[in-house]
Amino acid sequence: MENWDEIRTAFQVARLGTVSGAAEVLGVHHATVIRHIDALEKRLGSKLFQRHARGYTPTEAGRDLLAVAQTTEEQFAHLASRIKGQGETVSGELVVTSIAGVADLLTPVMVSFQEKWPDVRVRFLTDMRVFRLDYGEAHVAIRAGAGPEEPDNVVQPLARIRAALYAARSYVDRFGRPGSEEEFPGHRFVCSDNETTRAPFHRWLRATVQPDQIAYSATEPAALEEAVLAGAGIGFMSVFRAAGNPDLVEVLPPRAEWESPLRIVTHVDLHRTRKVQAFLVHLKEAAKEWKFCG
Amino acid sequence: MENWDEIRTAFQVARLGTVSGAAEVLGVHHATVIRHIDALEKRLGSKLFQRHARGYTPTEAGRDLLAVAQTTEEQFAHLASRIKGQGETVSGELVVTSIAGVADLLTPVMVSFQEKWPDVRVRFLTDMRVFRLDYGEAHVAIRAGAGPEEPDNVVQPLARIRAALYAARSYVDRFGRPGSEEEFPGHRFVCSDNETTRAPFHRWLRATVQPDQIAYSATEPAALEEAVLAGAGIGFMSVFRAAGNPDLVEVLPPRAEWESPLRIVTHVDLHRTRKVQAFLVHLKEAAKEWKFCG
DNA sequence: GGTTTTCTGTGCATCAATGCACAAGGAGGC
DNA sequence: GCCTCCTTGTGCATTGATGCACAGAAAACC
Repeated sequence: MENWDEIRTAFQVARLGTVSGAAEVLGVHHATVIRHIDALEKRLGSKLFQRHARGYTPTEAGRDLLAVAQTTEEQFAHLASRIKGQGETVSGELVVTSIAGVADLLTPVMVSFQEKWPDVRVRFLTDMRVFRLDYGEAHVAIRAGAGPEEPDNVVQPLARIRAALYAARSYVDRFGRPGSEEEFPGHRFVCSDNETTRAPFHRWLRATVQPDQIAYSATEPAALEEAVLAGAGIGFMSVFRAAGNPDLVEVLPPRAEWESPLRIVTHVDLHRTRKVQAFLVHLKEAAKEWKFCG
Repeated sequence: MENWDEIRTAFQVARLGTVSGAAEVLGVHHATVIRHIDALEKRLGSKLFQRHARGYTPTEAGRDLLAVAQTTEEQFAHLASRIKGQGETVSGELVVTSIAGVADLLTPVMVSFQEKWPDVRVRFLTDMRVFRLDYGEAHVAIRAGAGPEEPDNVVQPLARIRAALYAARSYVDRFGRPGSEEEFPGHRFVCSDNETTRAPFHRWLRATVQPDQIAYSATEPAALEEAVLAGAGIGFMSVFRAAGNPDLVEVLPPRAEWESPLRIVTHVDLHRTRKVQAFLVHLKEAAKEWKFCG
């Protein structure tokens, strides 16, 4: 049953009873309609219509086709209105991805977004691998640093994550708290194991302290935070994660050079939709309220 | 939502994930597939797919289309198999039409046909107006006499209905029973009111008796039979209707010149189908068993 | 890292589907 | 009974869709 257009033509003929009427509705010449019917009947091997001077009367097979195509047309009409509408409505899925480090910053934003637009189902994906927007894996990605500029992606700055040097209270009790960089010698530090990390504070730390002062390193950011909290050494944490934790002591206050920019990345095709725009507005509005951000 | 073929193309792309794969399945060039998708998206005003080097990933709208078109394809496949099969199977409706006069001759034939092919729903239509086969009003028509030869209709002789002159016993008791045509003067007759009737016995009667001898006339054949039974006069009846009726007395035995031929008429398009052929075979077989027919 | 494969995308030539004009035939109205 | 309108049906010209060839890019594989 290839060639769905011929079925649509036959449907209109069965519905209206005449070739001429179907041709007018379909916006084609009546000769085209006749040829479609002839081709369809030839392929099916049985007559769909009784031809006579007043028009075409559907046979039993033609009435069967009429019923099936009727529902098909309705289904397609509903589909079209759904698709046409969904670019302009805020509903359906919204897939957001980000690095795990800012998950607790974003979660309340997305919860309130979902409350504001109840028709939206929010999916928040965090994973080690970078989700690819051009594969349609997510509508919006929250990325850190100045990553590669891919074409077809529109990038907007969101906020600057402020970071500071912290130590666990247990560490301070054992080794003291250096008041400034001059007092770093003899202290132990926690740093990313990835030499090519783009995080500016980790690059600063590697450049500032001796390699043997890095007592603990890990690839996973969450593991680094755990290490600092466990007293393994002095390490960087984002201010918003450290704030309000009584077990942490601030060693050095945040500096502008340690800040890492947070970018919003969307695919150009999806960027224009109302759903994505609504989320971007909501996200930027929420980011203004973020404390601990530059 | 015009152009169902483009929906079918988009369906295959959504199903397979690549333009090339869809093109192969559809048996067209991949450029055609791309153009179909582009046209469909442009008309819908929103993207159905995310394009990338590995293929096309359906968006939410594309997945919606996939689901709708999936069921459509299945529906069309079922439709096609039904239509292809129904020309070769004996099932569905069988619409038979005839003059009312032979209804009680045909009814047992059609009942046994329905018992032989339980999937067939028989519709037996009798009406004053002649049903038109070329309008698809019936599959098979049983007609009397040598009616107009319409093109596209295949005509086959079925049987010859024998007719004889009868009178009600009540009539004979009052007026006697003429032994031959010579004794007709003084008797009363029942005849069709239609001067142009094609029934040969009515033409014979009008030519044989005086006009004022026709005491009762009617257009409806059934009314004529009722009149004869009620004793209004001597009249023609088909042998099969009169037989076994103790209230009727045969006035003159059947003659060949009074016989009217019964024809089977079918439309040429439907004549070839197994369903109609099966009925024709069944009908002719039953007609062989008909007594009282020439 | 280089090579191969696979996929998309586009300009150009071709072909088939479409539109047009006209014929024929039946139905309905005056 | 004649005329008119509406319908189907077909040969021919045209246009629009299709196929082809090639480019380019990304992924996979050795």
